[in-house]
Amino acid sequence: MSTKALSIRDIAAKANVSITTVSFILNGKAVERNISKAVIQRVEEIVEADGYKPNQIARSLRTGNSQIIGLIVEDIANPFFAGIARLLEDKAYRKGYKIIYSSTENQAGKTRELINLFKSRQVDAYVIAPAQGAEKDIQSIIDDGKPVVLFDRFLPQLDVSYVGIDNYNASYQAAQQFIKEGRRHLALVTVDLDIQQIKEREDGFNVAIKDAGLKKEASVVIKVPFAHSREEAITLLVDMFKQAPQIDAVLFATNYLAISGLLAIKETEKIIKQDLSVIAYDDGDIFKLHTPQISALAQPLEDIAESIIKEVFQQLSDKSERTITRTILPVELLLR
Amino acid sequence: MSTKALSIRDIAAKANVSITTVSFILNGKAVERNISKAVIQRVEEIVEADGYKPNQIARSLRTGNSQIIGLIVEDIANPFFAGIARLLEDKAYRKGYKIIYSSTENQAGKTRELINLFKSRQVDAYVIAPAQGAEKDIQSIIDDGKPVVLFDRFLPQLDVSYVGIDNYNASYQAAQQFIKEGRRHLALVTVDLDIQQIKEREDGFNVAIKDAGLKKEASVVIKVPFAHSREEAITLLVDMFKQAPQIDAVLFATNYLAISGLLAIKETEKIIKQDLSVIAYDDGDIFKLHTPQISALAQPLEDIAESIIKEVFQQLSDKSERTITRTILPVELLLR
DNA sequence: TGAAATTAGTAAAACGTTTTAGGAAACACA
DNA sequence: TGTGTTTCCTAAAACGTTTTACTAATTTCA
Repeated sequence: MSTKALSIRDIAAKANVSITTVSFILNGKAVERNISKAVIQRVEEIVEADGYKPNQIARSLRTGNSQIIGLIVEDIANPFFAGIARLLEDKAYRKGYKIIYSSTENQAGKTRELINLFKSRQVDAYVIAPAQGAEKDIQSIIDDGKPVVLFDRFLPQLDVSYVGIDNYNASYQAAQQFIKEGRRHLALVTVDLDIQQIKEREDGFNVAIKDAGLKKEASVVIKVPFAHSREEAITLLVDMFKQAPQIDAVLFATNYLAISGLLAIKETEKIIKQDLSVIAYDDGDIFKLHTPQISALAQPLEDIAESIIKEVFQQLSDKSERTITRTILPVELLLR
Repeated sequence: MSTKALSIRDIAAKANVSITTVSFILNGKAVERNISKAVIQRVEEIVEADGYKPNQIARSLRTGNSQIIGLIVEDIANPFFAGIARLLEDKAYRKGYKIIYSSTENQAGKTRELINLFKSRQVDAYVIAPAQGAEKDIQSIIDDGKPVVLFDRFLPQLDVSYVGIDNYNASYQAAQQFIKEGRRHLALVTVDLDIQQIKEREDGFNVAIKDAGLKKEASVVIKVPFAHSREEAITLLVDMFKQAPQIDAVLFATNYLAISGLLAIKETEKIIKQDLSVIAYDDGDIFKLHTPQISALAQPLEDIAESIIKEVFQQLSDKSERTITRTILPVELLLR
């Protein structure tokens, strides 16, 4: 019960060498440090047989690295973030890194706390879908020289790498599609967050309408308060349909708004495809399974995760020069 | 750029006291150690003003605790696990703990690696939805005296705390419901994993059928291979409906099987509610939004998370005596 | 042959904390 | 006045690594 873990000291004693030697062997510096074949083999055998694993905490204290990547998102239970988390975890794991994550609920205060917490854990790199207002805290980790990659949401004030999608074009395409289908009274249901990404989603929508020569009054943009519960959102959207019955197409700017929206539509007499075209941001089983199926602007999860991890490891390996990259990935409009 | 973080030494120097004193103050042992009010205040002011945060790594090395809880699940992107993760994160955070997680893909080998990794990071407690075959590795952390709570899946060989749901009764209820609706040809779509929980789901189903006096041949149990892709699962299920067209009720034993199943049903002529009753394990928006809505056996996520965290902290505080608890929570059959 | 170079290893400091063991000064009391 | 006792604080060890700076023995080669 509770037997103390082996330390490098135990291995050294057993092999009759110094701990320095063991450390060199364990860290692949054996040849470089001219350790004899015999000693290398002896030590490796003991390590293997006893199942010795170096204490990462001690290693971190000494080296300053933790082999941990901090992931900060709005809500890990959101399928988009959960999906990204899973992909990142996988890719990071292959390089010997682990993920430690936290949800911010989009609060700058919580973000600050988390960053401090991660700092004190000597996290090696940060992947963040940032809340507005977290600029200073993020800047502080950049100043610490740690790799930082933002994704999903961009903070224009910061000189930092970013991986995102082409929100503007995605919305533009969606609106264009509505118009092609003969819809003339378009609605955008979005959230009242002051986030670049959300603004782009609105801009693309508006410009497409303008470019098509539609009257501005014909379209409507509804901003659902971020903090609203699902029920409140539904009520608000049902009201929208009541007050603007002419609406014949709706673009939902986030996956959770789409879900509230579809539930709201169920409460109206509107029949999707017949009375109403619908497109949702972020694809998911839920849209594929819906009757009728819902068209979606699918974010390329795999590409996003891959770009993030590539950038993280690029920065991790190239400590010297700090180059930043901005990766904007295309969104696919899945028509259903 | 890259200014070194403050250490307790810096604070001590600035306050003109020893680092011991600073440490005592920081750890709330000031009164107990008779530190004067004046010194306490001076130190606290400096700490506050300079924004000093103790290095958790050093603290961990010295104390052997990390304030980290390790979460090991099959797949963090599965909404059930993502939901639990989020709730645990929240509850742990309030007590100053963080979560570090990993997905096992239900492989014992990966589980072992992860446990070793977590060990070397001196994780304070483990929350695990275990894969079969991981018994030895889990036993080893129990032997280390670390708190361990299993959930979702139970390993009968281990003497360890567990939080789960009443799978047997849930399935029993579901089958009973089918029969009450006049269905006579029931199917259970489950997975070919050798997991206690999965077996219970099957047993409840079978016993309900027997208790109702239905002929055994009338019902069917399909086991979808775990490693199958979504597409393969769908093909398999479409085949099932072809070969056993008399089936008039289906219980899906996991949320992802239900999704495959619903997609499969779309490919047949079957009309849900009319030709076919459907119940799925694990509730989700997807079932609420489906047309028609799908009845579900809703796991009480909040209760599960609460029970897990309560047990973790109970064990964490009461290092001395190792008592184990088995919490079985009821499942709610949501009829839609 | 003797100096230089190479080989094979080690001792000890350092990372930033917590904690044990103790010490000096002030006070209490007989 | 001397002796406990209390108050306030500190020195130093320890946690388990990595890494720098060394040494002793052997080999090379002019």
